[in-house]
Amino acid sequence: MPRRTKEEADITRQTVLRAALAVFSQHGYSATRLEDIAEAARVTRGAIYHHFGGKAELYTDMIIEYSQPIGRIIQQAIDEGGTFEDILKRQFIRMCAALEDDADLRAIQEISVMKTEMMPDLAEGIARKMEGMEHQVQFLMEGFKEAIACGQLRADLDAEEAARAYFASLNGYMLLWLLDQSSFSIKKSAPAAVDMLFKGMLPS
Amino acid sequence: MPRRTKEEADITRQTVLRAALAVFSQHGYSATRLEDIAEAARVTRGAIYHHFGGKAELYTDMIIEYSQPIGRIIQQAIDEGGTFEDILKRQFIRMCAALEDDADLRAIQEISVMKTEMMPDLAEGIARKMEGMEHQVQFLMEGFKEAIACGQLRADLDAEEAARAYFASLNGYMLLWLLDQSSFSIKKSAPAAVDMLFKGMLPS
DNA sequence: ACATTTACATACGTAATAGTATGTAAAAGG
DNA sequence: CCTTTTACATACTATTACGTATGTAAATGT
Repeated sequence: MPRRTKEEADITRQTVLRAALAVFSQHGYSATRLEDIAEAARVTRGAIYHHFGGKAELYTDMIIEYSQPIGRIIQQAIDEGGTFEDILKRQFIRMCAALEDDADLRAIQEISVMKTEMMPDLAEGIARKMEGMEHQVQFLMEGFKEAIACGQLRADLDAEEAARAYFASLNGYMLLWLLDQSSFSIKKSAPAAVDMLFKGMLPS
Repeated sequence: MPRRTKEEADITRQTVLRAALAVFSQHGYSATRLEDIAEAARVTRGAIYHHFGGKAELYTDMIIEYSQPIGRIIQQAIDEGGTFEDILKRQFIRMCAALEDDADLRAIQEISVMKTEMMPDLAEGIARKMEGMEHQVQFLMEGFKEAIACGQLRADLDAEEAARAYFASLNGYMLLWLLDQSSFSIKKSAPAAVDMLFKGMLPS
């Protein structure tokens, strides 16, 4: 086989990343061998070691690559404006819908929630996710503080508690669905779920 | 070393189980070697293979052993009676408190949520947990149905949705805390959290 | 008491897999 | 056009850790 051009090389890199997504999501991090991924990507382990430092680095790069859509969904929901409640409802509903519609996003979530242990090797990849989470919680806290001050939400609400409650609900909800995806349609149920959450937060 | 009596053997079994809890919770399932556990338990791998079938079986037995307190908390909250709301609030608060107070329970949750991948080996242990979950969701759905019918909760509430919302909130909340245990005290926050959840479910 | 089983420890074999070193042919660069 | 570097493939090495086989001394059964 001839040597590939720079553009072709980038394609194989993407191919490996995609193969990693597929195989990691199927077998979990520890149980997948680099050769499984190589096979799925139609390359050899040599190619993987050329493009990535090793198993852990490949994992981290994959997480970064395929986690981007999440940030975009979150951001777009903000950009579309409206009240804080509107934004959070959009984020909730869009995240749930994307989880059911977008196989890549589903795979990434399955991998990071159910298919990888927190071990030293993956420290960096995990740290990334944690950062994203903390950032999100921070955003929530500030938003809640304002919304409460503006009278958009119940005056006796604690912003910190509310932020955690929202975050916990969303993540718990997604996790519940991921564990048994046939038990219900998260895409259809999401609007009712957020709605229920907010009815307790709104001023009576 | 002399051979141990039957009672002593049971003690070593317990010792191994406890060591497994400690080591698994620290390094995760895949990354811990049987020898690490043996070392922590002050025995050899021989002892482990004598008492358990192997790594996966030890894991399963450990999960079963240390998951029992969870069931007891859930059940006791039921036995103490009161309205359905009372029961759920107690369950929520007690689970959160136990998570912070009881190192064993915390370790088991950390292991099953963050420190083990779903892989074929652990199918049985995971299936156990899933069964417990489904049982819990079933209980919730029936309870919500009754409570809604009795007028204890908002009439326009969907029992299935409500059950999922409660379950998702509790699990999401515990997960959030487990990920960063220093960020807040789940034991102190839990009452406010359930309260917030229910204010949206109560009839206005 | 003697035979048998139990509760482990020790020692061994072995399969798997990660990382690395080397090979190679073709692009990139001048 | 010639050199260098890139983009992989191939081959090798080394370790890790699981399972198992074997050993043994004392407890348990009769």
